[in-house]
Amino acid sequence: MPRQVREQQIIDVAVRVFAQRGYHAASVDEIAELAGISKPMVYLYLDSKEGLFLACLRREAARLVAAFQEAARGAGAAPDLRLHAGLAAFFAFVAAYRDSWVVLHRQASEPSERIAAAVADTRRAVMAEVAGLVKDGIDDVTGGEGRGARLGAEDADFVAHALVGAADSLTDWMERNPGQSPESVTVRLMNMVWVGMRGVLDGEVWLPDG
Amino acid sequence: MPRQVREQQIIDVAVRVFAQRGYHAASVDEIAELAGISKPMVYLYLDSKEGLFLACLRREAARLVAAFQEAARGAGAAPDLRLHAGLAAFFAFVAAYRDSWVVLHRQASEPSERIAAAVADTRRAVMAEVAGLVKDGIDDVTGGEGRGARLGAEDADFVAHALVGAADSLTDWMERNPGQSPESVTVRLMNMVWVGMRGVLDGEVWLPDG
DNA sequence: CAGTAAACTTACTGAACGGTAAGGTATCGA
DNA sequence: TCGATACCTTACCGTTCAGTAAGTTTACTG
Repeated sequence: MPRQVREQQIIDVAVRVFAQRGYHAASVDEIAELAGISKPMVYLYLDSKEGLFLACLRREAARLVAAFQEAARGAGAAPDLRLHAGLAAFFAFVAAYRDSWVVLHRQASEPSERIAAAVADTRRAVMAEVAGLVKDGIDDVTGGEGRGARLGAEDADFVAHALVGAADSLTDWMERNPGQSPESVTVRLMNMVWVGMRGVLDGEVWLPDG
Repeated sequence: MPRQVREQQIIDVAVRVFAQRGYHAASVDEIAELAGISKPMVYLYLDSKEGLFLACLRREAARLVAAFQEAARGAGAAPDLRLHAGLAAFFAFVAAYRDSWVVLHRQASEPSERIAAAVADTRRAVMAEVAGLVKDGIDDVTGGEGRGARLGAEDADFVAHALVGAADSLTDWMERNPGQSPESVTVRLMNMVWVGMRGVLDGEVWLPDG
């Protein structure tokens, strides 16, 4: 069995086990056994437990970002449609590869500096992607004319954070409402966020004192 | 030193250590030492590592839910003001007790059935609280008259999930933008969500095909 | 003062786990 | 046929860590 194939097999299993047990509770012995291989092979190919986890992280992060970017790129020029396509791709990805998402994001207290850095990088990449689309959307709606409220890059960043967090949480909601398709969830979320943003840009502010 | 005081001291330290290291990487030895006590005391009072973690979970969950409920209750009758107050209390809580929130929510792959159940219970409680306020808000705006779109309990649940997820993620945003007060974050979030919801209730739908 | 219960310690055990040393087999080019 | 290189194994080491046994001190009470 050639090395490249074996490596992918090991990573396949590792993503599953890390997602199920978490980094610390996962044991290399178990991963090796489930991969139908002995432990030293894992160390020969992936160097260490941390290296194995980083390999999982890198592969799944690349997959997710690629899915998002391709969807957004292939959705024409309108920012709302691009954001919609990106979010739809995200939900579809999470629905299809639940373990990947868990490994990427739910790895709470990071076990090492390098892993923490890798997770932060992924998060930053996703966030920048979303914030970019939101910013385009703001500029598109504002279109130079002075609308009610001015929203800038900082606001786009704020919305992006809210959006990504909402999407993550809605992952659970999808699991508990199995009738809902990723597509319908996406449209619902767009309705909340996009309509709200458009409203704010039109000057429809909400304030605690009326 | 009486038992009740010691127990709280131990839990204080444990919340810190669990938040920093995660459940598995945290060692009872370290917690005991930081609490200025020997390990068997921890086992005498809290039974086991799992028992210790459950005690942390229960105490911090009660604090958070209480803060949310009290704020909402003390904010008058208008649903938007109650939701605003609840969210403000949440952001203030997370800002003040960061470790509590990490222990409550970021404990990714749950180490045991009982802990998973406790985390799920907390999450359900918070979600029900938020969904209730959102539902009140929908009914308040709709007010019996037939507005553009009908939103029901399922929609309130959807919005609640999105809102809680957004709030969680905005926790990070707050950390990266230290100039922002919990109060300003709350108002911004309310503007996104409430204005969007009101817009949808007024029939302003967003659809992928124009 | 005797007794007893609560608060607290040192010192240990057994198991799990990350990582490695040493070596075995098979395939392929010279 | 003779390396040599890639693939793979068994068997082990050292450490960490949850959990416990046994005993000590302090303080209160009859």
